[in-house]
Amino acid sequence: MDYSSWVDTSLDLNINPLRVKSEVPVDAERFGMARELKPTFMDFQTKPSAKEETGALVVELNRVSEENRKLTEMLTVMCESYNALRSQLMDYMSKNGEKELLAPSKKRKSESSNNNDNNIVMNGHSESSSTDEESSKKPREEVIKDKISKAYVRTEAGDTSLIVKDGYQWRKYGQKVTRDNPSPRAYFKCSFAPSCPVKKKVQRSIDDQSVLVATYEGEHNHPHPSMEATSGSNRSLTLGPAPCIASLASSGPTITLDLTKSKSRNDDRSSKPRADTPEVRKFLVEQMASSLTKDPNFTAALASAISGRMFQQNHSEKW
DNA sequence: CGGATTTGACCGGCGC
DNA sequence: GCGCCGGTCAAATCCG
Repeated sequence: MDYSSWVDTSLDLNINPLRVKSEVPVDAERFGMARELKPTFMDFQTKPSAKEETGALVVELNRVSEENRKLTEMLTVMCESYNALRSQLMDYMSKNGEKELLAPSKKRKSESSNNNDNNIVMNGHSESSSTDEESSKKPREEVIKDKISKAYVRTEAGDTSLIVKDGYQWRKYGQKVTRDNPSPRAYFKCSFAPSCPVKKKVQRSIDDQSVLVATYEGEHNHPHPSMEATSGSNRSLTLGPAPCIASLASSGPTITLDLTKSKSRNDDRSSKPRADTPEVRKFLVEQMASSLTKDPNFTAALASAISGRMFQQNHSEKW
């Protein structure tokens, strides 16, 4: 499956302007208002350029709104693709689940059988199943019950830590050197344990030492920590959309999409609610984004998809 | 001082 | 039964 079609990592984001937005002094310079704001306090007292300042702010506001619109559209496309893929996965898993139940297995560890299903979606590395060293001792029923997924995370060259930043908090409870891979394997439990049963194993790829392979077992029964802060109050319905934070691999940047509405747009919405308006579209996108962010698998899926793509890219550069 | 991490010991499943 | 191996425990240690 071609993930590049639904996760476009080459987002044409104008990130810097958004970042400096909150820094007032820099902001002033960027808007070309330094001349007006920086001068002596005499100027400051007389407020000579209030109109210019307003104009610059409006221009900036428009620019940010335009970026917002672009991001919204990208998010919409992504959400649609995600939902489509998700339904496909469900179909596939339901079909394969039956097959797996019927097919007797003498494998020491049956984890891999369930793995393959998830591998396809979670990371797009179908070859990962061939390198899957796991051999389960668990009874089959338990394995089927557990949701197992894998994520590939590229780390920096000198980074020797086995830390995969997926947004959740983990507590390390063990480390082992396994037979088939000289790199140690780290064992993590969700810090919400024992209430949250999720476990994670992290080990460097035997093929590429700079790639961490994170194996997740189980599902979180609590909201994503990074979403918790915003999901508590339904701000998205009242004050504006909640920020959509995609925490990527440790090696990658943390992209924060702050879909904050401008005041003018809010005013517009209150005055003219119309079907097919940008506001309505935005609301729909917010709802989709909200449902996505409530899905604990989405962040992991997104991270693995992107890291998988980075992985592929790197390999194609190498060879 | 309390929580997180480290690391050697221990446990249980599997193959021979 | 024994050894191997992956996974987990828990005391020691680290760190903010």
